[in-house]
Amino acid sequence: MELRQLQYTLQIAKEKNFSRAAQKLHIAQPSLSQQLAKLEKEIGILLFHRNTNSVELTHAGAQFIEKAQSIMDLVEQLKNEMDDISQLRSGKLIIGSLPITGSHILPFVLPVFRQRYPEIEITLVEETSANLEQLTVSGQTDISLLTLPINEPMIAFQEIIRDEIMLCVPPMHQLAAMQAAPAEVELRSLAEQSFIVLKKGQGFRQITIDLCAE
Amino acid sequence: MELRQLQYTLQIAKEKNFSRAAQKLHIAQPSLSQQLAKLEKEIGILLFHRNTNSVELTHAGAQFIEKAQSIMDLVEQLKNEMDDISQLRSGKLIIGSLPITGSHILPFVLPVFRQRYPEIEITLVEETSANLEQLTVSGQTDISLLTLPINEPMIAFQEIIRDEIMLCVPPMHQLAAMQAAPAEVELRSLAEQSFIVLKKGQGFRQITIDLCAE
DNA sequence: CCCTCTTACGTGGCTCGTAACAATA
DNA sequence: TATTGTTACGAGCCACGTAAGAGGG
Repeated sequence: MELRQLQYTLQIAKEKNFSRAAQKLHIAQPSLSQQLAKLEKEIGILLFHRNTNSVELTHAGAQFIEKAQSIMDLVEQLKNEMDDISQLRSGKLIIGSLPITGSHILPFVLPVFRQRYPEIEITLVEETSANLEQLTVSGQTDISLLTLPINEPMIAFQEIIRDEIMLCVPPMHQLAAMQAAPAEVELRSLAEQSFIVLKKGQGFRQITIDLCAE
Repeated sequence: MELRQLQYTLQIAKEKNFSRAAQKLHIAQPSLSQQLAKLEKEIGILLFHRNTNSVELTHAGAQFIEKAQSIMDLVEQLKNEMDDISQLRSGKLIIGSLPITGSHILPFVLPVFRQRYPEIEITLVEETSANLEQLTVSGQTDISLLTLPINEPMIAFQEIIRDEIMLCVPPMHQLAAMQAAPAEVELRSLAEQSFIVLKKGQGFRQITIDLCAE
């Protein structure tokens, strides 16, 4: 039993006439007869009474087209669904991000995206840079927003924004005097200072350490 | 899109392994790859992520098999239904009968039939012999129980019972005396009697008239 | 005689299998 | 090297079209 045969049978039932049904289906009329005959042989029962000038559903035929129609409807739904997904009108996107990015950048981006693709379901995963790299490589996130540098060679990346790193000190600090005339601070001049750094696995910690290693 | 492809896809999703799925489907593994590739090309989206040692559904694939399963289930139902009908386990039977047959013969037959084929729906049409002939020829009844002779040449028939025709008279009637020693009555001796005959179109009227025509 | 569906038969396309290949553990 | 999925290619089957047949008004 093939979908083609269901479709043909439905068309015959609709037209009650093989020739017209064949025209609608864009096939030759004998081919239609053949396919129906084959189907009837397969299921072992006549679907239509054919008299010279009338084509009528048998009882079995009436039962048949009822289910056949449901099947064809479902197939149609399935095709449309796949179409939506393949044209990115619906789907699922898993975005990995740093907690800070998640709260500073995504709130501006996601609403726009949602409006444009309302059928796409978005899942947000917040992790450290190091973990995000692993999640992205293993496919557990579709894309991730993280900080350079990236160690994992499998990852393709593109720079989005470049940020200045600022040095902050309390008002009493010896460097606070510079605030009146801001200028670049020689890293070397901070060599003796103590810093609070981020936890291991967070990108900014590495950046900080790399900078100070000089 | 073909039912075969749905079935193949479902099997792959079940096994998460092309080779095993191909075995279950009794086809060669490359044929399975081919069909899936063809399907994916048709709908324009990948249904499975294939890594060297894992086969996993994509989001689209998961949506796909859900509907595909419903479709295959419906197809299975359809087949079973047709099977039932073709094996006469279910269906519809329109029986034509004379009112008298309907009340004397069918009450003995139908209960037995119903028990044997509970899924067959029976419709009873009571009509005169002449009308039943027409209904049967035009297919409005599947079979009819009526009285011979049958005028319509298209009808195939089989004799079921043969009945004696009795002559009844009131107690005072001149022929009532014969009741003591019943014997055949010469039709000729009734020539002068008057009869009440049935309406036109009823078989027994014709029989009576034919007999008396001699 | 025209219109209907069926039967007969040859052709092209499609699914299948075998074989060779590629990738990974 | 064993096991996985993919690519290549030839063979048989099947749906199709054309042509001829058959049954009814």
